[in-house]
Amino acid sequence: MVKIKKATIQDIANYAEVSVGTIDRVIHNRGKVSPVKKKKIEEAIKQLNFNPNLLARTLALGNQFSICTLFPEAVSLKDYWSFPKRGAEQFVNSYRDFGIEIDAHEYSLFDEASFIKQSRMILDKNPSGVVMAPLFEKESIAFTQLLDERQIPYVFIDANIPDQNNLTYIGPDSGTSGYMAGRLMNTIVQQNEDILIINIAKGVENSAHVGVVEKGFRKYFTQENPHHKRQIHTLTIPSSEESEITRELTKFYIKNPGIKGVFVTNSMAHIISKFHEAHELNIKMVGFDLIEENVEELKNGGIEYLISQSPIFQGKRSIQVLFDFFVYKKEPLPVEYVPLDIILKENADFYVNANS
Amino acid sequence: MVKIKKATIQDIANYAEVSVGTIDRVIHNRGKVSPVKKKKIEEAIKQLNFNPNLLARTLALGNQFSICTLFPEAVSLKDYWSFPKRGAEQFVNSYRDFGIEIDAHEYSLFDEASFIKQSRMILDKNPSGVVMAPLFEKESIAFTQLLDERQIPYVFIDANIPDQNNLTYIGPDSGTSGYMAGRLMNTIVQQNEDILIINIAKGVENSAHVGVVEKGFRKYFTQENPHHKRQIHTLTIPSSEESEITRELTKFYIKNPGIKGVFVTNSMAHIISKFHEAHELNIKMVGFDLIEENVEELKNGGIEYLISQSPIFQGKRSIQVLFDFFVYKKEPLPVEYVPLDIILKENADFYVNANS
DNA sequence: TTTATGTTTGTGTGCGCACACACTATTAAT
DNA sequence: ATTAATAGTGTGTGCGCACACAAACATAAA
Repeated sequence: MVKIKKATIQDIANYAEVSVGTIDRVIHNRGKVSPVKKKKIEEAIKQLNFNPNLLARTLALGNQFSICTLFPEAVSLKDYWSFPKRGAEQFVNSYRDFGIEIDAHEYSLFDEASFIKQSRMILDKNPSGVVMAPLFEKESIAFTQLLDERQIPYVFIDANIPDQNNLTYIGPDSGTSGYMAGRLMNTIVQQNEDILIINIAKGVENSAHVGVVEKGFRKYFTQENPHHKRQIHTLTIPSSEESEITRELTKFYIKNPGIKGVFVTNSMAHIISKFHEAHELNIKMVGFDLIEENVEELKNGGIEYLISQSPIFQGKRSIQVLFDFFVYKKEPLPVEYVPLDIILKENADFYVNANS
Repeated sequence: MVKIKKATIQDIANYAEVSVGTIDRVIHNRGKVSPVKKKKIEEAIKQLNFNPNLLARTLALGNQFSICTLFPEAVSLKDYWSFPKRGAEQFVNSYRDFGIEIDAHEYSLFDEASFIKQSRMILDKNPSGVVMAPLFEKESIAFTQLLDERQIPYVFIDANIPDQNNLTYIGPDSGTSGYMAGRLMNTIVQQNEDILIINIAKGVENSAHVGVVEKGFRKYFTQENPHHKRQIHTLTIPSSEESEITRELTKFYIKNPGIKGVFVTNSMAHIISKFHEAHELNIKMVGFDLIEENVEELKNGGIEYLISQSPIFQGKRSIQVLFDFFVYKKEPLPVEYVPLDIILKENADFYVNANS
């Protein structure tokens, strides 16, 4: 096979009849080059289709990029937030020799103070860039202001906050994900059967994201049938403790016995599903995220559909965007929506083992 | 931020009190090293957590890998096979400086001779590795035997042939994809309504793949309801010409007026969908692949579900596997199934623009 | 002892690039 | 006319590694 040798700066130098030093000046336009030679060199670069060898460049420069991540905590590999983390690590493993390293920070979804504490620690480390999941809006905005001051670029994943100076947002289109959940729900409950939306989180009022999801869900039903008579309830449970959830759920179902479908707006669907089984309730469910407990419920029929928002990809891509920004000076798009995967019993395994 | 400097061979040399040449001999075990020093060096490598810098190594070695692809032809960017091709190109673009290059070859799905011709051309080029979609089984096996003789590693994508010496298969689990199509079909047609499976391809008997898909589809219905009374027909059309398809379809529908659901086993669902519209037939459809024409039909309601088998990812991953095999000597798994994406009107756009 | 034959170890060069530095030609200021 | 400043150019070194080669040392044969 014919090997195509790529042109090097030396080739350019020969072609343009100058030395490599001058080539270097033109490439990095550090001035002091006569217009004649400059034109000649630019011509040569075009003619020989020169592209600097990134390996050699990286090796010569020897600079390092440190990126801090700030995600909700992932106690075990089963937790949702272990996936973005894994994605980020994947990228770094492939590009370690390019001088990237990440430093993972975690906060509790039920403790705003932990977010503040971790964000301070990140600032102390003065990283080259930051990737964060801004699930506490107020605290996140305070943090981004400090990052702006120090000119540290940052990327949002999983949830977006508008009007910030984030380099980009990488994550789901929240409205559409809710809408899609509505459509899927519609294939499994009958006309006029009642539906329940469940939010499990502290301080939902501090998160626009959850509201948008619910709105999308409701939109499907009104759009599909503007005069539908079915009831769509909402229940918010400000705790992830099973006892608390059980209490709230029991209370609600006694008051509203007609519920036939439940949509859970985060990855906690499995808890509700187990409650249904324990109480022999025949209620169909749609939930989010391909975590192990949810897959289990999917397989035993407690959950009908899961919507996955490419969590590994989000993590991987967020680091990649920063890398491209640092190395190639590439400006990303302000928003990059990720695929919303619909998961059934049948295709769950393909996603569990997939890396993208 | 504290920058962690990676250990270099020079560091190892200092630590073990030998020269870098000796380190080199140990790393590549090219022998002739006294046991004493060898142990000392291995100790040093462990202590300093040494990993060779891949950039420097690649730069120093300067070797090139050429990979030939052999896919069905993609006339335009809308064609299915433009996606794997694009995926392969994507990978090469990211890793060009590592010395990879690809040489794309295409054959016609309706002409076995073109496959043979292209495979000969590939052999003449003596590539480092080959990625192929072995859709003509007989001809593919003949080709792989020649590749085996020359010890050129090859990867299958999109369709698998068992008992070959391919490095790996990257593509869908055909049986499951059919089964999933069955399940989706079941959510859109009523009990006891008749269903039609359509194969559009020449020489289906020369492709085990299609048979497996159909079997999976049928399996869903017998498994769900062993004694169902609905009819599931199969229609094979050995041409992709619209006139031919129209004729066959008309003939069939006149004979079998009760059909309410159609499953197309390849990416040609859009053609059938247009036929239905033109003849005002209210028939629900499930098809494969997120090509532009299918998406159009999806959006106007002619197709209900599309199943996508990560075509870009297949292309990207196949090159990556060969790359890892050449550079890191990493042996891949014999089979790597890709995610089967379920596409609705709502999430189609996210996939169309996604790269994985 | 000398020479031949291994065995083990160190040195030098280049991969393609970035960057510090040295050098020459030109022009402006003294 | 001499010095000083400056625009324009070339050279040398190092990034971390692979590999060819030279050197040092040991041992066996003549």
